[in-house]
Amino acid sequence: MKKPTIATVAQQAGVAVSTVSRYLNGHYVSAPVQARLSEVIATLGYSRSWTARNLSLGRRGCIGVAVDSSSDPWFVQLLMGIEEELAARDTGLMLSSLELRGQYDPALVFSWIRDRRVDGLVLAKSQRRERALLKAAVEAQLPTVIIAPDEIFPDVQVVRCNNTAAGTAVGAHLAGLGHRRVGFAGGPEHSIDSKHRLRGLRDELARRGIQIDPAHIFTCGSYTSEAGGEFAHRFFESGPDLTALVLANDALAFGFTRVALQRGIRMPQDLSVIGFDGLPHGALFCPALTTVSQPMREMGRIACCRLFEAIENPGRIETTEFPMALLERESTGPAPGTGSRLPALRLVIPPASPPAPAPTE
Amino acid sequence: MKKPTIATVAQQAGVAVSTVSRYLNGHYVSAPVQARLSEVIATLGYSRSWTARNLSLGRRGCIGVAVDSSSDPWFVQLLMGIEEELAARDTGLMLSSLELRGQYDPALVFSWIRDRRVDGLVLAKSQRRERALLKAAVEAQLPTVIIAPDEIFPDVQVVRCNNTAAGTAVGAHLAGLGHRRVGFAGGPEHSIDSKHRLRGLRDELARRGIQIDPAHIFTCGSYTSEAGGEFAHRFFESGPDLTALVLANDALAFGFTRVALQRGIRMPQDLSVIGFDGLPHGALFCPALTTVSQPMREMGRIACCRLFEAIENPGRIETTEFPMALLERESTGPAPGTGSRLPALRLVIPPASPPAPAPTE
DNA sequence: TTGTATGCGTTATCAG
DNA sequence: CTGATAACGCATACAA
Repeated sequence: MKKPTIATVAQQAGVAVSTVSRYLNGHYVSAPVQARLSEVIATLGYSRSWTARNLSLGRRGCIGVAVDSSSDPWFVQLLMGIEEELAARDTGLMLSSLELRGQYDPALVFSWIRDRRVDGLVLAKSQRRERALLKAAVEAQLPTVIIAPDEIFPDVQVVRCNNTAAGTAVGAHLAGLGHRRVGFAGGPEHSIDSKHRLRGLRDELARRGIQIDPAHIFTCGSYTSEAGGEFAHRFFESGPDLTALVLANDALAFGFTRVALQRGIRMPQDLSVIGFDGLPHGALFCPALTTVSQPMREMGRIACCRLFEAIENPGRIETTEFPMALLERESTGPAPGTGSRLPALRLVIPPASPPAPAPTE
Repeated sequence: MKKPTIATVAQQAGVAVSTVSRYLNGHYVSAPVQARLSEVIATLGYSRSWTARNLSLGRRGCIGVAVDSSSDPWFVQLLMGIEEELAARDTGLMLSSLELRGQYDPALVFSWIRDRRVDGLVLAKSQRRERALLKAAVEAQLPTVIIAPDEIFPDVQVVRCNNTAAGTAVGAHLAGLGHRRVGFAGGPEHSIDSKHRLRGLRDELARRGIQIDPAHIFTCGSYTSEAGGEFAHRFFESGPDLTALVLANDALAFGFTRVALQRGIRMPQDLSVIGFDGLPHGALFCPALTTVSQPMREMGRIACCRLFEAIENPGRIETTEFPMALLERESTGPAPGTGSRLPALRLVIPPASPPAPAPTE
C-alpha cells in the first residue's frame, strides 16, 4: 500500500488535482467540496510531500544557520527559539559552525549561498571577518538576518540587543550598591558590543558623579573564558584599587571568577563581578554570576520570523532591538565599607557538620 | 539569467541529460565526455538541485533529531558531531525538543514519522517515555538510531557508552587516592545508566576490598542540577561519614557542589566529588569538576553514519559502544588522612595581594 | 468555482 | 557506453 498523493485524494473525492491543491493552500473552494475533501484526506491519512511542493515552488524548504560554534551556550539558547519557529513552518535547517574544525572556515556557508542550497540565512554574532559572507549573501539576493552583530553591517536585517542600556543598568546597579571604584574589561579590541556596554556604564556612573579611571578600562582580547582567566592574572598582579569589575560578557566573567577564587578573593565581599549575556549555567557557579541577560530565545524566534517575511516578501530592511535585563545573582554585593579590605587572615566556620574522618583501616 | 539546470549542461556539452546525470552520480561515462562535462559544469557554475534530486529519489533530504532539550549541554556536543557528518552529505536537519514548551510533547516527532517528513531519526537520551515514539518509528520502518538510551530498547540501532567501565574507572581513581568511604548518588529511580555506573564503581571498589555501605547509595530522582542541589541539603543534614561522593552525572554534581561550597565544605580537602559526562563547562568551576567524559561529538558523528547506512541499506541492527575516559580535574583529591576532618576553624591565606581598600570618599 | 495541461530538475528504465 | 522518456508529487496559468 503506497503513500497517498494528491492524485489519490482527487480521485477518491471525484475532483481534479488542482482543486485539491487549492483546498490545501487555502484558496477558494466551494463548501461541499471542502467538506468532502477534508473527509477524504482524513480517512486516507494523506499528507502532502514537502519535497514536491518545494520543487514546484522553487524553494529549498530549509534555512541555513551559521555561528562561530554551535556549542556556544549563547547560541544554544538562540537555537531554541529558531527551532520553535521552524517547527511551526515545517522547515528544516542546516547548521554550520564557522570554527567546527578548529579554524575559521566559511566555505560551507559560501556554498549554501552559491548553490542556493537554503531559502535564507541567519548569521549569529557576526564580526568583521563575516563581511565577505554578508556581501556574498546580499549579492546573491539571499534573504539574510544577522543576530547580535558585533560590527556595523548595512543592507541587512538585524536583530540585536540594546547594549548601551545594558551598560546603564549595570552602572545603576553598582552605584546603588555603593561602588565608586569600578573597572571594565572589554572583549576583542574592536568589539562594538564592548564599546556600547562600556559607554552605557560610564555614562550612567558619570551621571551619578562617579568617574571610571581610564587606567581601569582593560581589554581581554577576545570573548572566551580563557581570556578572562588570563586577564584575571594580569589584573591581580597589578592590584588595581577597585571594588567592582564589569566584564564584557559572561564567558570572560567565568574565567575571571575562577582565577579570582583560586587566588582567595572573596566574591562579592572583596570584589563585585558582573557579566553580560545571562547564560543559564552562570547560576550554577558559586557565587552565581550576576549578569545582564539577553532574551536569546525570543531573539532567535523573531530572527526566524523576519527571515520568513523576507523570503516571502524581499526588500525590507529593518532592525529589531531587544532590551536586556539585569539578572541579580550573587557575584555583586555592597561595596566594602570602611576599614581594611586586605584580609591577611580569614576565619571560616563551616555552617554544617562535614563528614567525620575516615578511619584508617 | 536563470540558474543552469542539468538540461543546460547537457545542451552545452552536446550530450543527453541522462549522461550528465550519470556523470554527476559517478556512473560510467567515457573519458572524453567526462572531461567535456567537467569543463562545461565549471564554466556554467552549475550545481544540481537537491530538491529535485530528493523528489526523484523519494527522499526528504533531511533527518530528524529529537532530545529532551536542545539546549542541554550534553546534547549540544552531540550536535557538533551530527552537524559535521550532515554537512558532508548535504543533508538538512529538523530539531525537536521534546520539552520545548515546558512539558513533554512528542507530537512533532510523531508527525515526522507519520508524514515521513524525514529520512531518518536520531533520538538522544531516550527514556521509558520514548517507547511509543520508538514503536511508531519501527512500525513505519523509519531508520532510527538512539544515542545513550537510559532504557533497554530492542530492534533499534544504538550508540552508547560503556557506563560500567566508567564506574570502574571512578572506583580505581578514588581507591588510588586512598578513599575507603565512598558514596553514590543516582539519578532517576529506574535509570539504567545510574545502575551501570554504580555497578562498575561497586565492583571495582570491592575488588580492592572496599565495600559501599548500602546506606550510602542515594538517589536524586532526576538528572538535573536542581535535584543535585536538593540532594546536597539532605546529604549534609544526615551528615554521612564519607570522604568521596560519586554523582551519577555532571549536572547533579554541579548542583551538589554549589550547595556544598555554600555550606563551607572544602573540595576536595573535605570531600572529593566526581561526576559523569565530561561537560566542558565543568572545567570553569572552582574547583573544576573531575568527571568521566563521553566522546559526545564522536558519538554524534557515528550515530549519523549509522543512520545513513540504515537509510541506504535498511535492516541491520547494531550497537556501537564507546569507552568513557576519566577527566581528572580538581574536585577529587587524596582522602583525608589521620586526625579530625572537622575543621571548626580554618585559616585561609590569599595567595596574591587583593585590591587595596576602597577609600571612603 | 472547477478541470486541463504544463513545468519544476533529477533519476531510472530500457532501448540503441 | 549513450540517448530518449517516463516517473516523482505538486502548483498554477489558462480555459471552461
